[in-house]
Amino acid sequence: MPELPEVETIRGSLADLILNLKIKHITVLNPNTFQGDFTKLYGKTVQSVWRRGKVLGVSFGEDQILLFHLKMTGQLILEKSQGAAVRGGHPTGDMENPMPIKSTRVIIEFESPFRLAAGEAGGAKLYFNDQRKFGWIKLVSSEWMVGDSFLSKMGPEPLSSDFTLSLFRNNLNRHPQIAIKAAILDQSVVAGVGNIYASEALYLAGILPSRKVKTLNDLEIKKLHQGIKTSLETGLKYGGSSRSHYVNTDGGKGHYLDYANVYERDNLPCKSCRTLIKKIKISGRGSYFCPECQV
DNA sequence: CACTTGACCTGTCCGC
DNA sequence: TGCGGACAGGTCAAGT
Repeated sequence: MPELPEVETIRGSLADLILNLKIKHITVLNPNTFQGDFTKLYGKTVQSVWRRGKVLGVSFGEDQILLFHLKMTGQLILEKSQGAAVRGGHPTGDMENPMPIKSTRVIIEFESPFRLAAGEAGGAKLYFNDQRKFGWIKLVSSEWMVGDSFLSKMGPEPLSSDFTLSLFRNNLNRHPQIAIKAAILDQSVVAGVGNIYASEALYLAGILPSRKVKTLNDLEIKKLHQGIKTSLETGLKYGGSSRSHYVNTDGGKGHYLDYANVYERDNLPCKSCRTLIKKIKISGRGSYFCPECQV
């Protein structure tokens, strides 16, 4: 999925546009994508749009919260004008193709159109597209949120003050025997880091992704703590990364991968030392590193 | 208990 | 071209 910077980019643009709008109708094209009775949301007003890790939350009054997880290929695309095409948004690059498309799983329609920038006609529909159907939307209560939910077990937000060095160290030490790359992908260690930013953060910290957690010294953990923050902040700055599917709510792509140091750069020279970047598999996921700069 | 692998889906790309 | 296999931003459940 989109990782933290991608979800945060979506959250930012969505919040401006759907705040205080009322839900008119929801169409569920793929039943497994939506968990809960969506008709309960009809007539309800959007009160806030927030993010926790890679999960996007939309809160309504009266204890209703809608959670979105985009997993690998999920997209949230705003309609630009009534019944017409949005700019972009099609995973194959067909910019003229109107929504819904083949991979559209859920359509959320609001009672009034989005307030877009001057000169742009806003539609009232939000499209949840997801080619691989791993993503989901679920309707939960605030009681569920504080209970035994996965959200309550999630680690600290890496770009907040909660993400202290000592908390990071303590969370890492719960899994001393696993590869450090796998550890920072664990959402209970730190929230929102995915496969792209994990590789990038380890590069910035100069640490091989295959190292076992217990072999890291205090300085290395400190560098990694900083590397996670820096890679995510850089991702946010460039509107996220688009490997193939990620697009923002306008259907536009993120440009972080143009600036990435190692991700999907195997057999290309390291930007620092010109050694060729290598790719290996760690717990089933592609991992990229510079064999010279990372030890 | 700690850790790793397979499964969930669909589509694309690469080698033969 | 066609076909099979590997692979893809994530996370669980089931396996070792």
